[in-house]
Amino acid sequence: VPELPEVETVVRDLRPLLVGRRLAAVRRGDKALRRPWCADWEALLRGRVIQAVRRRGKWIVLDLSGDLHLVVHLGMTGQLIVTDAGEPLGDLPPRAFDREEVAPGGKAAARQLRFRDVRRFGSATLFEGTAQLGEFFRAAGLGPEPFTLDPVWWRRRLKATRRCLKAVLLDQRVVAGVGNIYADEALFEAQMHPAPPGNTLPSAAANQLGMAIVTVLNRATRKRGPTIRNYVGGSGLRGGYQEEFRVYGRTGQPCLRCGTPIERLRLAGRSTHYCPSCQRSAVSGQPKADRR
DNA sequence: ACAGGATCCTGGGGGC
DNA sequence: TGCCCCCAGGATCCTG
Repeated sequence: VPELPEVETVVRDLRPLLVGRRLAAVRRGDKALRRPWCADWEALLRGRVIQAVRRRGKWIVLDLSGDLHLVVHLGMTGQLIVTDAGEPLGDLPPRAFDREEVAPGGKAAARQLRFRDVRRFGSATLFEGTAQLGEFFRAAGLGPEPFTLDPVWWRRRLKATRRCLKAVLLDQRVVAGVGNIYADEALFEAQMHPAPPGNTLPSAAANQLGMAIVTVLNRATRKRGPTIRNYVGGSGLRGGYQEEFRVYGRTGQPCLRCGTPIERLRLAGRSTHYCPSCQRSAVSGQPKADRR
């Protein structure tokens, strides 16, 4: 479930492997993407130099020579992996999939960049020109990065909606990069119940929630790095993965703060995990004692 | 306009 | 052991 921290880690790992490399060859996998790249992407990609690898929300952007931009969304199960050239897909954990494949890396590197997406929720799109790229994000209404979230904007967006806090956090137009996991984690961090409407949140609490988002994302990005590195290398996203979460996926288990069993409910069509004791209302209780 | 729901897709987990 | 059912999720489209 790649959200901002996972995507950021993938980007950081890919950057030194890809920047400056030329796409010597491009190959497509057997199964088509649900959302196609573009008509003649193979011809367009071939020979391009990867100039930058960056992230915008949950989107990965590969800036290529000639003002070409490859935008990848990992969806749920998407992976961008660099492997040795010629390594059969079947050898790659966690399992063999012959999905889409774009193979850059020049002969010297003898490496390949592969995009695999088991459940095909991901996408890869090619944009010609910065303007076209910008238009894509603008049309999607993609909101600001959490780290540069303007408090005034944030409070205003909360004030303007009757949707529950969980739904607001998931809305990429309000803030980009938060998914189901970190929405729950941020609400726990802020000690707020996920159900109250945004417009019931006092300004001070709104600020608190905004900071909680950043705290949670930063913590995850720091801690997940080593785990994800293995993941990128192709050894799977398991082990130590679950332990990072305070509430997500911990239904029935004791709250790490107070011991009350974590509960689960359904909000905005998503399963939502929270501590019924620590997260009673939108107005958080006492500031959480800083643990380390 | 806004909010909520359905949709896509397929491996994995739970239940029997 | 095996099979079936349903669940998980991000973005997008549809409905009320």
